[in-house]
Amino acid sequence: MITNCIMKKQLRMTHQREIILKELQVAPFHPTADELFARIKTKLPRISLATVYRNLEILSEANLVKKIAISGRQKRFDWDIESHSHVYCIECQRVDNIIPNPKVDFDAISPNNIGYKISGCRIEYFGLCPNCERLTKK
Amino acid sequence: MITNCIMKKQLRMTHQREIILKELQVAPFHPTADELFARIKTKLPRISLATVYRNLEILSEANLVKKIAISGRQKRFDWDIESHSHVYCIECQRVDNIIPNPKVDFDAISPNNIGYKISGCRIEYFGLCPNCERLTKK
DNA sequence: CTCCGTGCAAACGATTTGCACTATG
DNA sequence: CATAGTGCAAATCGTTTGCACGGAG
Repeated sequence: MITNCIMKKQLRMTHQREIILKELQVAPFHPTADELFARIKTKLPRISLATVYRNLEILSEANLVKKIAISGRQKRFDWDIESHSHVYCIECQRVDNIIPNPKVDFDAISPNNIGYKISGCRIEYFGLCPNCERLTKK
Repeated sequence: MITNCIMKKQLRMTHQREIILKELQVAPFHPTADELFARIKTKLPRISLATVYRNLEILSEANLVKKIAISGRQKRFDWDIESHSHVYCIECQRVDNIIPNPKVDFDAISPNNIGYKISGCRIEYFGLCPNCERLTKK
């Protein structure tokens, strides 16, 4: 982690990497690595899932995409690296953005942060997405 | 998930379950299942990791403990089921509470929740815990 | 005496890694 | 032409499950 910052490797723009970036931008609901893989495979049939994982990791380290740690077993990825919050469907696991980012009073927290040097904050809403709400009503 | 609610099983207070609950209360930093397992094993050497996992799951369904979905690969557990927020150390992964729970303006969000029926919200701060900050300074 | 809970080992799903090969800069 | 990136398969990590036995109510 620290060594990564010190001796940074040279990044190359491979065909695979380019497609991964592009596909992440058009994919809905902040895809997981394997959802993205499935989409990409239709365009690049010989790509491997490991390549998708490796690139998402590398790209998020290079700050070109954002890894979002949200409820549910799989990690999800976001091409929008600006700060914003997410809504998570507890039924189908899809993830959407919530705009604007609600205001949180950081100052009100600092006296209680028990010595942590806080570098950021993540807000996650959860509930039922429109689709799943409709289904549960039936 | 739904069936669980309809036909609820009768819970029994076994020795293992009791120790798991007790140990969760005294364990620092919101332990993962295997951290808890390691602690419990010193008192109950024949306990199995599966039992710890099973009980944490059952107890969180019964609302006696809380499963916390936070950054990092492993789930963490909290004996305090009241609503509060967490700070997560990006270096050593330990998790602490932040009190009080910062106020978030829910109403400001509702017009932008794109049709979700929001049932809750989770706030996660991240940064360096006192220990790790000290180490990185050296 | 019923049936919930246990320990064990094996299965599982998500992710990572070692390797020999490919292709970018 | 050096070396970052690839595809493949195997390994790993966290978690769950099937099964036969044990123990709480």
